[in-house]
Amino acid sequence: MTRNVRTYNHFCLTARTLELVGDRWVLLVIRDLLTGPKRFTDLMERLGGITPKTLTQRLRELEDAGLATADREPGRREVKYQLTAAGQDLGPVVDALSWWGLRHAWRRPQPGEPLHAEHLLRSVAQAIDNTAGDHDPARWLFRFPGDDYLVECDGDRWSLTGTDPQARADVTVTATVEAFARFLFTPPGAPEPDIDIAGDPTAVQRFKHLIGAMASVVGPM
Amino acid sequence: MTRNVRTYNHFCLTARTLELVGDRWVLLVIRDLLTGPKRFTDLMERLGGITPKTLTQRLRELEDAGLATADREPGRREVKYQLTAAGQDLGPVVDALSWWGLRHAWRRPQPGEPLHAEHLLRSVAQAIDNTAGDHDPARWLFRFPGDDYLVECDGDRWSLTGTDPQARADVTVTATVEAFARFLFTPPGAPEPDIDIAGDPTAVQRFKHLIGAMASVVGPM
DNA sequence: CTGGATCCATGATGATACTG
DNA sequence: CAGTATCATCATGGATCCAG
Repeated sequence: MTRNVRTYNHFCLTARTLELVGDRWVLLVIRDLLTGPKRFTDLMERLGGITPKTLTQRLRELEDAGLATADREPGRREVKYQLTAAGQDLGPVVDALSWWGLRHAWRRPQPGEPLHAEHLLRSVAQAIDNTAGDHDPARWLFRFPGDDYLVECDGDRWSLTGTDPQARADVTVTATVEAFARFLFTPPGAPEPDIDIAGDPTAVQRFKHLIGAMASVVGPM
Repeated sequence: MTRNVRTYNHFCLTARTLELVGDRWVLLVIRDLLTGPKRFTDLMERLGGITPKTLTQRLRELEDAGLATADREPGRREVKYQLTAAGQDLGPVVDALSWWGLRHAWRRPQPGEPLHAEHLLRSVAQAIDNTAGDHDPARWLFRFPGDDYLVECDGDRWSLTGTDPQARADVTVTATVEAFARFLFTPPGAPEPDIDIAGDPTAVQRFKHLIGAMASVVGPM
């Protein structure tokens, strides 16, 4: 395997970091590992379009750089990749890119653009975190076919986390990914088909209000 | 010219942003434009290693994306490139990369690694901003052969800015880039050759203290 | 089935030289 | 000064195949 070792040779922290995470796909692999350990095929699915060759190469580079580790337990087929502490520290980089995108590069889903729950919810958490003044604690559980996610506010920041089975949520949303995407762009008061929003009425109202505020900020999606 | 149009096709703000600024060299061009307008050859010099062909292509892409503009005045050979407001909003992305690099990817200058004043001072500003508790206002003017820079704290954040001719600095440092780099790693109290540090004694002492604190945090450079 | 590896095509980047 | 032109190389994509 030809390992990528291109450098910039600048005495500069930004350049040095980009030598490690600047290659195509790398920050997207990290984005998807930020919500918890994933298997090779989990990553393939989320990173729609990456080839197995490139994903393998990127994962080996992340291991070499000390940003991720591979859990290969004997007797188990699955290989679980997860971020090291240094890898998790790249969260602010991913968030900074996302926040810029929300302000300057947002656009409607393109025709044929696959929709992944994790990416959609990350955008939602990002938008609420940066545009709403409301940072009171909250726990929203999303139950999509196949996997669950938690969007929560710890009193300071809104973020997307993997599911904690112990979690008790204020609001539980059950829907398909497509139905939830449609809901995001449903005007307030309109009927909300194919989506179930359960929880304390006050919490549900707050949920709808924050989603509505987000949609209005983001503009003409 | 073959224009780069590779996309990720994810419905994701991070991926969308990386489609615009994720290509090799792009964020480094932005890094160097963040301190003010630059000419083609200014950028060539700072981006040591980039080829003119690639730089031309990147600048055209930045123009197409609305991140930079080219000032071509008739009768003048010089072309000045500068960031748009959207381009300047990428500052936090560059800073996030830099801050991660300070914690996880720092290393001594490699043999033969060119040293540029702007990159060196950006690292200094980054390190002080993130590691020192001192965020009182300050203005440090650096006079290097060829160009001047201002490292300042506005009461909240330390940053590197282009030179404002009106600026009245607390501390004025006159040296070569190499002498200043040596000074950074000089133990406190040791002689400081080939560097002139002028200003109010209190301000100079604060300057030396913050530089010393930075060097100790950054570790075994 | 998961987690890759292999082969080939193409396009992006690099090196060097040259020009309006 | 601000790029082009040409050629070489390397990274990535697409498709297919394979071993546990």
